[in-house]
Amino acid sequence: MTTISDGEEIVFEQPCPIRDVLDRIGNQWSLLILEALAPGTLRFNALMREIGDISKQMLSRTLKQLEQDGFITRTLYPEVPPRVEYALTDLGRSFLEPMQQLVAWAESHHRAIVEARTRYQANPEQR
Amino acid sequence: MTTISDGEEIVFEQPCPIRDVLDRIGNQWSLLILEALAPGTLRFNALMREIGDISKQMLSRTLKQLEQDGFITRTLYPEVPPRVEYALTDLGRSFLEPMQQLVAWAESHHRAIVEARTRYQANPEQR
DNA sequence: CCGTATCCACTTCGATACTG
DNA sequence: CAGTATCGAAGTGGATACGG
Repeated sequence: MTTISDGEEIVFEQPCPIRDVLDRIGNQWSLLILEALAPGTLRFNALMREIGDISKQMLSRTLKQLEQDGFITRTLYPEVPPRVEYALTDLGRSFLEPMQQLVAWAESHHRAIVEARTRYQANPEQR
Repeated sequence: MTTISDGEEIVFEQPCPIRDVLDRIGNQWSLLILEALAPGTLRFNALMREIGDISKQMLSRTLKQLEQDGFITRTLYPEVPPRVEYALTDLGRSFLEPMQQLVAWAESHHRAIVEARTRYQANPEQR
């Protein structure tokens, strides 16, 4: 498993592809960022607004990860004030499809899950 | 996630379905357990052996979550020694499909991701 | 055999203040 | 505008010992 302390050296040592990929994109922020970038390029603060309740620290960290893993590109325009644009790469776009399948599943089965939880709580039998 | 509607009343929304679902099954253990149960019913220790490097505490916790969310069933046979069998529910099985799409994506793009990381480390330009 | 309880190390995340 | 540095709070996961 990899650790991501700020800017420190990062060691890759993950034999299992599924674990490796899911460690990175399995968290809510990565998915939400990729979704936000699906329609097109966005700037840092635009992403903040789009996602809503992410701190800029988490946004910054997660963007760096996604860039590092090749899901997005970061383009700096050396203007004043600076402008930075984030966009999906081909790899990032290719990930959108399985991801949206998952999102669709989540949406259509969310009610069933909530109901299962309610049932579980209602029946504290031999637990 | 909280939203502030006009005025100052704070509304606690039902969590976003995607976040809700991903918080539960987004971790490696849940996915690995569901994969392990895909071929059929398994007992606790069989699951331990199948997954390999999970502690029984994490296995126990994650199984309980999955049961609570309706992905799996837990059947206790009151024998001596006790026997407990875990199996997928219909909901759990229905999740297998989008999940395996994701797994397939992870496997076929893992190399590209690793290469992207290598490139990133090799080019510490304006970072 | 199938767990739970307890304790502890390690991460992760958010808030805040600061920089170019 | 687009971040980074620092700090503390909260969460997560493992090891171990014990219970049914």
